[in-house]
Amino acid sequence: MKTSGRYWLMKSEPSAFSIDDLAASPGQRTCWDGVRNYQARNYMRAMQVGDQVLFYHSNADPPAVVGIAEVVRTTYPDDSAFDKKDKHYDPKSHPSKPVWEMVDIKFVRKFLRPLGLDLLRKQAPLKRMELLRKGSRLSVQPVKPDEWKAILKLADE
DNA sequence: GCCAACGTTGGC
DNA sequence: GCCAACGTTGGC
Repeated sequence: MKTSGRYWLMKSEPSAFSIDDLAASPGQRTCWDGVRNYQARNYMRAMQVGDQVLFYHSNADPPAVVGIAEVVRTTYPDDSAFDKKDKHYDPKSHPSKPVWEMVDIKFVRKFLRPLGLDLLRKQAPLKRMELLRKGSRLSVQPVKPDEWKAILKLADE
C-alpha cells in the first residue's frame, strides 16, 4: 500500500459547513466530526497527515467540488458521539470504547469556480469515480491519482 | 418535495 | 442468518 500522497473526497452540506466556513475557522482548520458510517470511518482511519482532500458541497446548488483541504491530524475519538444533546449523539459509542472517530483538516484553497456534477460527468477520466456512481452516498471516499489530476486540471482551466 | 439507493435495526 | 421496515442521503 502507498504510504503517502493519498487523495480523498469529503462531503459537506454548505448550509451546515461550507468551504468558506473552513477558510474562516481558527487556523483555517476544523475537526471532521459527525461521521456515522463505518465505511467512511474506516477511510478516515486510513488517512495520514498531508493527504489531500477534495471538498465537496452536497445538497447544494449546484452540487460541486469546490476546493482542497489537507489532513493535519489522524483519527481520534469523535466526542460529539458522547454528547446526548448533540445531533450526532450515539449511545453505542462511549469514551472508554469509542466507535466513531474524526480527523482534522485544514483549508488549502478554494477553486475559482465550483466544479459541478454535470461538468464532472462529462470527463472521461472520472467515468468510474465513486462520487459519480448512481446512488453513491459515502461521505468520505478515496480518490484515485488520475481522478485527482483530472479535477485539478479542470479547476485551473 | 419527491423518491431511489443505501445502511441499520430488530423480529423471527 | 434472513429480510422487512425504517431512517437517511442527496440529486433532481
